[in-house]
Amino acid sequence: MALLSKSCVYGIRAAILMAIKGEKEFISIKDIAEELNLSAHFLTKILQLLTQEGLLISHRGPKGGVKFSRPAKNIKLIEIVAAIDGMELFEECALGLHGCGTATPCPLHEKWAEHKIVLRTLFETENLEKLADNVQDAGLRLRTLSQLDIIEFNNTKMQK
Amino acid sequence: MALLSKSCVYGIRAAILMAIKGEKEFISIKDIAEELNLSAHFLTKILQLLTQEGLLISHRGPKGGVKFSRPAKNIKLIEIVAAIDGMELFEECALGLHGCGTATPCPLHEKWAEHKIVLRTLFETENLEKLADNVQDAGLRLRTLSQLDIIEFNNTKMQK
DNA sequence: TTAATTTAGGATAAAAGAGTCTTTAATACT
DNA sequence: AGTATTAAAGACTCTTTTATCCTAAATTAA
Repeated sequence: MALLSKSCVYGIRAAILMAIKGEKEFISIKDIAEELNLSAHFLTKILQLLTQEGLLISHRGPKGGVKFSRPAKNIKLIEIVAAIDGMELFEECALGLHGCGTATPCPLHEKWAEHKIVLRTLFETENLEKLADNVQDAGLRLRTLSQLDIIEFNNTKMQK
Repeated sequence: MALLSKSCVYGIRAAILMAIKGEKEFISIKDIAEELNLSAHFLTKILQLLTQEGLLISHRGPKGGVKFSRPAKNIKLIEIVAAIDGMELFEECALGLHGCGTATPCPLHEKWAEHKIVLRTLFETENLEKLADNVQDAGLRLRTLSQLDIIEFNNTKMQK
C-alpha cells in the first residue's frame, strides 16, 4: 500500500508543475499531462476535483486551461490531498475502526493519534510555492517515465 | 485513502486477538473470524500470508488452527504489515517516483524521508504482546460491527 | 477405516480504482 | 458565422482489491 492514491500523486505532481510554470495564465491540461507523461484525459478528471474544490479555476476554449484560484504560496499540500483522497489518512483510526477515540480506543489509538498530528503537520506546512522552489533550486524530479530514470538507474548500477 | 489495506487491518486485529487468547494452543480461524465479525474464508486467506511468511504455524484437522511461531512479544507490528501490504509505505517515495533518493529527489523527498523513519519506528516498536495488553488493560476495542459502536454512537450524540 | 474438522487453494463474483474514449459545452480567433 | 481549441461529463474497459464459495488435503477421534 502506498501512502497516497495514484490519482493523488498525479494531482500533486501537476499542481507543483503548475506552480513552477507561473500563476498568471491558464495552462492547458494537455500540456501538463505531456510534461508529466500522464494520460491527459485522466489528469483532466483529477484536476476537475481540484476545480470543484475551488483550488483551481478552469477556462474552456482556446487559451483555456487551469490556474490556481489563489497564490501557490497559500495552497497547502494537504488541500490537494483532501480534495482527491479525502482526509481519512489524517483523521481515521489506523485499524479502520470507525468511531475509535479516547472513549473507546483501539489498541493502537494513542500512538497513532499522536503520530497523525505529525503527519498532518507535514502536509499542512508544505505549500505549492515551496515545493515548486525545491524543484527549481535543485533540479529535482517530477517525472517517472523519463530519461532521468534511465540515467539514474544506470548510475546506480555503476556505483555498485 | 487509508494508511493500511483492509486485509492488513483484518490481519492485525486477528493477530492481536490471538495474542490475547494465548500462545500455547492452536486457535481456529473460524473462531477468530466470528469474534471479529469477519468472513472466515477471507481471514483464512489473509492469515495464510502470515503463515507463508513464517509468522504463524498452521495445523489442519480437528484441534487445528493457527498459532504464533514465536512469542507475541517478539513479533513486531511492522512484520504483520510487511507480510500483507508490503514495505512500500515505509520505503517508497510519497509521490510514487520510483528511484527517488538523495541523488534525484522529488520535491517532497527530504521531508518524507525524515518522516518515514518516524512512521517506521512506530510500527517497529509496537509488538503484539504490547498491543494485546492494551486491549486487556483498558477494555479497548477490536471490533467494528458490534454493540460497542452503537453504544458509543449514542453517547457521542448525547454529549453534543 | 470412517466421519468430522480445519487449513490450503482455486474459481468466481462484486466493488473500487485506474485509465481510455467519445460527445458536449464553452470560448477565442478568423 | 464558422472553425479550432479546450475543459466537462459520461460511457466504457481493465486491473486490483475485497469477498464468497467449493473442493482438496491433512489430521484427529471414534
